[in-house]
Order: sequence, then C-alpha cells, then structure tokens
Amino acid sequence: MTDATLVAVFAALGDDTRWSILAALGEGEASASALAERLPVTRQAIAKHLAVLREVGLVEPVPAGRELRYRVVGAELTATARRLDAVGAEWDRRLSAIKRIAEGL
Amino acid sequence: MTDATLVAVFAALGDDTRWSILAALGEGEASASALAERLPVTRQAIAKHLAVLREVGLVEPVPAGRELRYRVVGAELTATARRLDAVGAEWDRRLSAIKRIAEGL
DNA sequence: ATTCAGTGCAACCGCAGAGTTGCACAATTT
DNA sequence: AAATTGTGCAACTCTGCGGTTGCACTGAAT
Repeated sequence: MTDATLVAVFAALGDDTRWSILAALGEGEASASALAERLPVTRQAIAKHLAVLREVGLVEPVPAGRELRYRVVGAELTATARRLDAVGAEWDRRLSAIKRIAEGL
Repeated sequence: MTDATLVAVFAALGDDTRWSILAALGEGEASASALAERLPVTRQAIAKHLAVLREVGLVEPVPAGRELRYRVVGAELTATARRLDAVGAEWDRRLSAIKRIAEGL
C-alpha cells in the first residue's frame, strides 16, 4: 500500500454516512439494497459509498446468489492504524530531539 | 474525544495538502508564512488548513515572538490509531463469530 | 408470460471546501 | 518616518462530492 492510498483511506473514513455503512456491515454482510432499508439514504447513494470503500480495501464484495453482499475488512483498519501510529511516533521522536537540541542538552 | 470528532480527524487527514503541512511540521515548528514558502500554495490556504488541523487537535499553535508557529501533535495521531485499531479488531471478532455460527461450529 | 426484487449506469442539483486575490492592521527593521 | 514582514478577515471562483431521480437490464418468483 502506498502513501497516496493512505490518504485515500482517511478520506474514505472522513464521512459519517460511510461510517454508518461500516457499522452496519460490522454486524454482518449486507447488500446495498439491504443497507438502504436501514439507513436514511438511497440505494444508489449507498452503492457509491460502497464503491469508495471498496477502492481503498475497507470493504469486500461477496457474491451471494443473485445479490451482491459486502463484508467489512477489519484487517485493513488495523493495518491503517499501525501505519498511523508509526507516523505519530516518528514525529514525536523527531520533535523531542529538536527540542533537546534547542535546549542545549 | 467523541465519535463525531473521530470522523473529523479522518476528514482532516484525508487531504494531500494537509499531509504535506504535517510532514513539514514534522521536521520542526513553522509559521504559516514559512510553510507557504516551502509548499506550492498560498499562505492563506495554509492558514485555513492549519485551522482545520488545529480544531481536531492534530496541530498546536506556539506563539514565538510576533509570529505564530505551529507544532504537530503526534500524540493525537497515536491516540487515533489506537481507537481505529480497536474498531477494526471488534469488527473482525464479531464477523468471525457470525461466520462460525453460519458454519454450524 | 409477467411481475417483482436487485443491480448498474447516467444525468442532474446543491453545497461544502480548497484555493485565490485583495485589503487592512500590527510589529519590526532601516 | 518609511518600508518590510507576518497575520487576519472577507469575497470570489471552481471543482468535487454526497445525494437524488430516472431508466434499462437481469435473475427469480407467480
């Protein structure tokens, strides 16, 4: 996964409706139509969101008969979390080093 | 920190320019004007981004004489990472439980 | 054969936001 | 006193995107 897609993942996670979808999928696979019944948005809107989530790997299509269900990929979230943590730790490390130098220690 | 602000943090992280700013700040504190010299955007644009980052706690203003520098808050990133990881783990746990039940185990 | 979900594609609307220019103001320098 | 530098605020443009409606297609059910 590249840095460019990291930003894309965050952009995907920066929308309330998509979090609602992810939360709903967290209770089990569901199709776009099924999600549209639970959420206050159109099926087409949900389909678009699912496409976005799919492109960044947060969600996975699961063909079930004639309908297309989606499953949330928790592993992608944990992977993103690890990378985020690494960046934060690195910045803290570098900045505290700068601070020490500035203080002449 | 609430769930609503979690989404806001991700929205803030879902922009390339803001990552450029964060990366630049990762090498040391800097003012909006200083950042504008390194990045291909106007000072005003940077000021707006800094305001966004500040509202979600990813960045901190540091008055330095007459100019206003900003410092990246790595701790906020690591905190966000932890929460993200927790959500991912929970979803994986619940979904694998559902899967076991569906398989009749 | 026909109705009935479920999906996909396309066009359109409205708004938020990323970026710009322009101006006004305070502190610093010369 | 004048020029310089850093900041803040306001208005404007324009693209992106969340959401909608509408239509066409396919597989299942009656």
